[in-house]
Amino acid sequence: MSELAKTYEPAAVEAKWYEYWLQHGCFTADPSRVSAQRPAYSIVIPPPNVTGVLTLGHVLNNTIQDILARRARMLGKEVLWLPGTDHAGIATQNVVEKTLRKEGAMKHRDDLGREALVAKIWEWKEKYGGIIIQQLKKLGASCDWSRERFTMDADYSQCVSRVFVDLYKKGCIYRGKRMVNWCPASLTALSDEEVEMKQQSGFMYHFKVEVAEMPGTWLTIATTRPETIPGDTAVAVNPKDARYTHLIGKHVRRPLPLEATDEQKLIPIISDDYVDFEFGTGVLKVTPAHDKNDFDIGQRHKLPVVDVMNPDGTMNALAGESLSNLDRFEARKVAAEKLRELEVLVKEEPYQNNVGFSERAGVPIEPRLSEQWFLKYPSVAEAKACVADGQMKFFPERWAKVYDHWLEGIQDWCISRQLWWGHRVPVWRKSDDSFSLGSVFVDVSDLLSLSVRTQKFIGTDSPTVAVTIDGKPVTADAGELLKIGRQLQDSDPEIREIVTAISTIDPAVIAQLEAQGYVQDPDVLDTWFSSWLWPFATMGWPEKTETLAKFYPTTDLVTGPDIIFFWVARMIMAGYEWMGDLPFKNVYFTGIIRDKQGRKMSKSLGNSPDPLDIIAKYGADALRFGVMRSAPLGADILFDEKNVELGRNFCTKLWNATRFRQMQGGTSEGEIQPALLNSDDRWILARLSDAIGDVSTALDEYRFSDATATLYRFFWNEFCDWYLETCKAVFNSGDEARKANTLAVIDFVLAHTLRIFHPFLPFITEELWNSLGFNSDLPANQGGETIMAAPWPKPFGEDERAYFGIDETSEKFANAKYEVVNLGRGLRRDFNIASSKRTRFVLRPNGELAPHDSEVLRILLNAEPLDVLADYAAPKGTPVALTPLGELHLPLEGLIDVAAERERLAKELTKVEQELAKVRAKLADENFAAKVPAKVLDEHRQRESDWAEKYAQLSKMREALGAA
RNA sequence: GCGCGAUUAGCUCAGUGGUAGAGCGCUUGCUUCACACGCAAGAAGUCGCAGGUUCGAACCCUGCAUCGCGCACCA
Repeated sequence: MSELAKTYEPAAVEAKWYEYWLQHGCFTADPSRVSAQRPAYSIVIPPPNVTGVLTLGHVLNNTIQDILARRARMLGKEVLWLPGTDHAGIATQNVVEKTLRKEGAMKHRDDLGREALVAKIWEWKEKYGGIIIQQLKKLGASCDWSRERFTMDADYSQCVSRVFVDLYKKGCIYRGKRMVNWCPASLTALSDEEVEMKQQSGFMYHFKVEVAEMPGTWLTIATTRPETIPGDTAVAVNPKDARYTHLIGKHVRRPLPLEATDEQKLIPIISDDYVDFEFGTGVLKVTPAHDKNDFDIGQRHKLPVVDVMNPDGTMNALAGESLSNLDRFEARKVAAEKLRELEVLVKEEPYQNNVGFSERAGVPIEPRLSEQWFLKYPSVAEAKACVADGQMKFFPERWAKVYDHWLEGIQDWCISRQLWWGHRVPVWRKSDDSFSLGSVFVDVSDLLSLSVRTQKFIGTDSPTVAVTIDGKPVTADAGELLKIGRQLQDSDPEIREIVTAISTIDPAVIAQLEAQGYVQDPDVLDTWFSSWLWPFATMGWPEKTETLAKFYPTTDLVTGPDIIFFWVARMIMAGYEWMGDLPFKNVYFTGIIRDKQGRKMSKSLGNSPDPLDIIAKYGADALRFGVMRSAPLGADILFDEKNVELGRNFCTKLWNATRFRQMQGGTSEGEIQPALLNSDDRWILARLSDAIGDVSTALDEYRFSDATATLYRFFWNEFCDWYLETCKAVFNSGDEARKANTLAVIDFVLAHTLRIFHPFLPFITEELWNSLGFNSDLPANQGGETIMAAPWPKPFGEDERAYFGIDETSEKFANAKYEVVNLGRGLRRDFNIASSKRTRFVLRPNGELAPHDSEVLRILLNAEPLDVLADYAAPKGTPVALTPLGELHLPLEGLIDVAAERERLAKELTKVEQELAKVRAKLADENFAAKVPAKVLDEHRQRESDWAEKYAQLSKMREALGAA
């Protein structure tokens, strides 16, 4: 074994071993090795954004995955931890556009154009996209890097097109003009999941309008958005609202835009059940173009839709001269101002309401009528059932309810995005077809060689569309139309040919299409529309690869609950839809990392430390341990650097304990001679066995903080604080045989400890495993080359316990010994004798005491000497403690203070009295004796007799001291 | 509004019916020959409140309060 340096230097050790693991292919998964004896274990990484840099959230998430993967390897499984990154459409395009604007390379994306911008983003991705991967390596992540995937890899993109077309054929995908969540900053539609409701402080404006048919009659309307008044096409009241029934069917004049003619200002008063007459004035302005509910009302009453806004959230010409070109928030103020000038503004009061924000861009979304691709989710029933019936398990379990609730109310998914970075919708259509949002078409022509086109604006007509199919005019509703399309597709092989070609993105087919005047849909697909294929698209699907055969379904998924809908639920559906099976068996939801005040980590708060800085300062193992220690199942994690410090200290302790072992010399991992084991040896072996069992169980149940707590307690408190200290008695004894045996026990414990520590602390354990020479006699597949391959230990069985002589009596005796030490140290404290001062103790033993045991007592008490005297007569007033092994006296020559000792005894007596009273009260209750289980009753009786005995002894001692 | 979670020592949290625990912080004493990133000892809690079940409740039940999260949402 090589000599250890005085302090642990993580940086060099971590770099060395990571390189070693990589070079020796320790992370590589080989499906051909999978067998009944060597089962597969797999995890796919939640792919971080390709623009991302490592955050503490990643540290938490990936440390957990690494722990699971490393332990699975030690359990003899063939492990695949598949890494990769996500193209993260909006986020990445934003980041690169921002950079380009800063560099002056462009002002607006249109300056570059689609192709050039996408090329720039690819360039940027090649240059910076690997950062987070390199950072994960610093953390020690044992991913199979040879299988790294990117969601826009060519073959991955093929998968995306394939499923799009497949879903289209199945009738799950349709194009339609709907109210969507529009982000005026990113200029794209968003899914419902990407909208975050936030409470906002604004104003409620009350303005009045005059009923045209009844001059002098005014209605007051409450609104938070006066800037949309030019888009109002009705006012609505509840049909049961007696205040207004007589006005239904009459008209009012909306005040804006100012320049509109009286005729143009006229809008009807309609009645609709939606209106809540208890809210506001009971009169609702209806703006079908800018509110989802208003749109629905508009549909019911066939109201015109007047869109008064531009896509970027500024007002357009229809909003009138005074508002046109203003930003919507500016326009709100101006509109209110105009109402005031017109003297129709009744009041304006502060108001709190909930507004949907674009999760990415952080601006309020705008409900907007636009044409998008939608997906009716597939395999919903299967996705629901697998969690409900326990085939798939969630940890913590409560997320199952959240998941179920979401599936229950599931809405179609808006999957198209008006962006350039992403998977382009694999649909082509004739270039003479307009993409303009003003004309609706449910156009399957491009896919099915049909021409389908609506004649009218959807807002002013029924959902039926007039189309031509093969030159013949047909009128049908959109759903019906899709059905007809599918039937045609089924009957015409040529049509299917084109569809298939598109789904595999064959450049030749695309060129052919384009030559014929076909143009590809300009939209890209929601990033999650590719992420949801991650568990199998990364494994070679749609080919029937060996990887898929062996590693799908994956074993565990580790992710944050914030993406349970975005990602987890959708992956489950995709798994069933295309693999016919669930994508993972267990889902572990981590908590969210917060700062120590409980605030979310954010750049603007500056409370988000860089994990790389922390690793540089404390080491990766320290960071891992610190984070794991504070990560209870299902709770948020308040990150405090103190925890990392604790991890660092723990590594140092491990290092130094090992150094202590090494300084004793001797053979590495000698044979343990059971006959030579003393009570401390047996005790630590028993504690080790328990620790192995506890850590194993904790990991089986994903209780990582419990596992680390067990490791910490076992190693620091039990092994270092007690056991290693007792070993000093043996090392001082000069008995070489016993010394060798003790070293063998230490090595045994260390060799097992390093293994159960390894998933948490991969680097330092590898370093110590090798420098202590624990690898030397082992075959490679059992840890001969790396601790990664060492088998995960098991708690002792009955035969091992018998072999080592571990039983209740031996453990009880060792515990009694440590109790003597505790009590003796207490006496020191009570009489102000420094722990470093050697002082005489006398034990009047109540039984046999082996020389080893008295020597252990002597060393742990720092006694000089420790006299074991059966007939010791202590001078009056000598402090004494009643211990399980007899009276322990602290003779204080010349310093005896009878009064002080009397007082101390009195204090202790009071305590004992209280305890005795408590337990006696219980026993005296006749109900207690009658109803309690025998075991509990015995316990209480035992407790009573223990306290009673102590009480008697203490009283006797106090009497001996005489009255005060 | 509906749902979920939390409430235990100054702080962060364990503790599934039978003697209240850990780490950090704090106090005191120690450069004891592995470790001051250390050793030893100590102080510190009517377990959010009110009822109930039970021989017995931090733990089970009911209600309430406070905090956090998710979903829905009325201008």
